[in-house]
Amino acid sequence: MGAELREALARRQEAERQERRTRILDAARRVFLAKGYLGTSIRAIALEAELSPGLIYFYFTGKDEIYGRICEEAFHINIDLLEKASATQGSFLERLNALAWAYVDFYRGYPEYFDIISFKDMGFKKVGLTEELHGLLEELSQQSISFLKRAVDEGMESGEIAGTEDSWTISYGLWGVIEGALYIHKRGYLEPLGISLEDLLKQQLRIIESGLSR
Amino acid sequence: MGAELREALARRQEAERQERRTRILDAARRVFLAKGYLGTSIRAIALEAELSPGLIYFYFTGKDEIYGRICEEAFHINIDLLEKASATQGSFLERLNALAWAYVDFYRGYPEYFDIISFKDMGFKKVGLTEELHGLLEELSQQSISFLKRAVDEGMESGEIAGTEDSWTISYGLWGVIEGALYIHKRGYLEPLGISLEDLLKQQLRIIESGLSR
Amino acid sequence: MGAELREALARRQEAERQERRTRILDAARRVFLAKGYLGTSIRAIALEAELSPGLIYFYFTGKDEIYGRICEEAFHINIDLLEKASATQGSFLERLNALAWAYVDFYRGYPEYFDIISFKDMGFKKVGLTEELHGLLEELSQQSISFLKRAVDEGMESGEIAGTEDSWTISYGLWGVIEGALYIHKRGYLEPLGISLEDLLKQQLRIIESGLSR
Amino acid sequence: MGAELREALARRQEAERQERRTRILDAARRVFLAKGYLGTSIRAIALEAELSPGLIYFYFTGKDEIYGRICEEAFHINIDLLEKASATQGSFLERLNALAWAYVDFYRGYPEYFDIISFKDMGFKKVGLTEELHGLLEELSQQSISFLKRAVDEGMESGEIAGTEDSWTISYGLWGVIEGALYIHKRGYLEPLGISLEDLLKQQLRIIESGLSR
DNA sequence: TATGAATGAGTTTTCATTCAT
DNA sequence: AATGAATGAAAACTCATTCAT
Repeated sequence: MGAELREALARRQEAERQERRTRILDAARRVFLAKGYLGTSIRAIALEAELSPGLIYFYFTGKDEIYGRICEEAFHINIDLLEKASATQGSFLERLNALAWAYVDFYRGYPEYFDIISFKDMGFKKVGLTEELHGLLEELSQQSISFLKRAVDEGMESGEIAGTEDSWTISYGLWGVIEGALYIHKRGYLEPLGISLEDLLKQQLRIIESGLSR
Repeated sequence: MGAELREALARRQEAERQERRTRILDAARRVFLAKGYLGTSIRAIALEAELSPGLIYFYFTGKDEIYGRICEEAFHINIDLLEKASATQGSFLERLNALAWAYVDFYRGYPEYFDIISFKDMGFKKVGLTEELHGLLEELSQQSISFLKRAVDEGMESGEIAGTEDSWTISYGLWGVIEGALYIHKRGYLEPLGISLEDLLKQQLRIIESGLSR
Repeated sequence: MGAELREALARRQEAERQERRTRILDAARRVFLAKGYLGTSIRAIALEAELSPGLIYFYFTGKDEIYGRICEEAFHINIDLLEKASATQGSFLERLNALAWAYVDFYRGYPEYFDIISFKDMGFKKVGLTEELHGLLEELSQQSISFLKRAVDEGMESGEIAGTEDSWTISYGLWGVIEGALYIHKRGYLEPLGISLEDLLKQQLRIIESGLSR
Repeated sequence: MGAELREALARRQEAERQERRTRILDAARRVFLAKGYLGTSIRAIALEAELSPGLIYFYFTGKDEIYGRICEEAFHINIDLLEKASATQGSFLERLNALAWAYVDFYRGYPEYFDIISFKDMGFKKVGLTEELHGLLEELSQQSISFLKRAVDEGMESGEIAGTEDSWTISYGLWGVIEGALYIHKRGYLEPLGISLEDLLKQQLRIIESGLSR
């Protein structure tokens, strides 16, 4: 039947199109993460992907879209990791630990993606992203924190968290402690002192533990 | 007297030269902050300063020097504030508080400079800074932390800090908590929730307090 | 067959690429000759070649490469002509004549190239050539003289050249006489007097002839 | 008397004006000869002369006029030297020798001026000199040769020069030999061979001697 | 689809020249 | 007379994007 054939063909074409997009994104990710947004040229991406510069515009509207997609990827991976950690059963502190270490896994496993996410608030507008995309990333950013928020809410209900503070304040406070540790590590000051990120974060979690339970 | 006149003239000219330099630096700071290092063109700075691009080279050797001066300024202001806070007498916790709030003052009073300092560690080579400039900033960055380190060392000596951890680990941990709070605030999530930076930081310091003294 | 077609296409594209390069070099040669190295802008070359300035960087790495290629061409043509003349059999004087007239052929046939070669030694570093390029030209320059040197050496061995001078001194002396005549002609003083370059050079060769054989 | 005073004042002012012009020309000469026409900026000249760039335009119409004056200087010095040598009494060969060595003196004593004169035909139009100035330099250039021409004419009259050639041809031929030797030396090929310019030129003159007298 | 040549606007920087002081 | 700040046009070069093939 002609219709079936056409459909199969269309499917294959769509699949090939996706393959191409992926190929370009893979190349772009490598280059963007190595050279930054402004330091990356379309030609460099094309070279890395082993195809012609012109073709990239067949699959993407331009540099910005590609960069946007990569940002999305970064958030999605981050969210996936946190989501899995969020499924952990146990006390509040166990759940906090799970989330913290999941974030460390992201930081360790996808350092360039971590940079992109951190960059977000410094670099986005600078980078000329569309309002639209920026909105999406904002949303994804909110999702990241939501996992911790849920844990905190439940910890307060169960009385594990003694404080009378707002659960948002506590959530963001905890998040800040975790991110703070990662930033400190990122700057590379710990290494020459023989302190590992794990050492630092363990200490921070211990302080939080005694701080929260008083 | 001719000599006096000439001197007065020279003084005025020098003053005007400084004014111009300041005018350019002011414009440059705004643009760098809005667009990032690579995203900022000399033309844009000139436009912002309302003078011709060529003139900028009359006052500075180039983009790098301008950016360098701004970075230096940022660090020096930061260091000055911390240094003053560092002179506070009292218990370790009082000194920690003084330093934390001094950093908040910097964050609040010089938001653009704060960004530049943070940027330093995110932007890296991607941002295209000179090795030389990066080295200088690294050094100034080390100075910032040294004030807290000193307080921690003395707090450990006096027994105010109970822990057996390395004083570096503690110092960086505390710094991370403070910076983490600022980053959280910076992202703008607190505002719609009606939480102030001060609220958040007070909570963090309280947690630390009970955490450290156990 | 697709393969054949693709090959043919590739060949044509390569040919077109070469054509473009040639087109640019032709334009560049004209402009360089008219305005000198520093006086020539990429824009001017592009204008002469009737294409956009940016495109030139698609075919060449920059002004230096273009100038380098043109210099190389000049020397290679010069060397080719001298080499052919150098194959002449006969007495030393016959060989000297062959080389001298070959140089005149070069001067007449490729006046622009002659200028570039002469320029080399006048323009020097003032002209802003790369060390690398200057070295290459130096080498090629040495090759030019080597043909005459060989003839002189053989002329001294066979006793045709009576003098006891160093063969280098004689070679350079002869070369100087030939070039001197060309420079005189170049300045355009001969024309209004109704003297041709050929007249002048013939006279010079005659003087040399009687001078050498004494 | 007011008139006298005014005159004296005017004289002094004129003298001071000349002094300034000289000061600027001295500075300009140093810079032009070191860096070439296009490589020299008015600022560089002003710096060398230790006065402000703007002032230069008070004494000269622009860069071109300054360069033109320096070219004139070059020719005048050259002509002076040749003129003096031209006063030599003696045989034609003695007079030829005197002129040749005077030219060598110029080449040795004012190497940068020599460059400017040689450059003339390669570089002038390229350099954007006025028609007017170019004409003047052309004239001065003619004067240079005229000294040799006079000697040749007299040498032919007296029978010292045997040839039946046109005296212009002979004059230019001789001039070409001398200049040819200087160019060869200029290129720096002689030095590594241990041959001096004097050696080369002596050889050339000897060849001419026997060539002319046959 | 895919290529890669082509363009035009952009980048940093330099500099002759003018002009208010 | 003298200064030096200011300008505008130029330089070399880069690059996102388009387009004929």
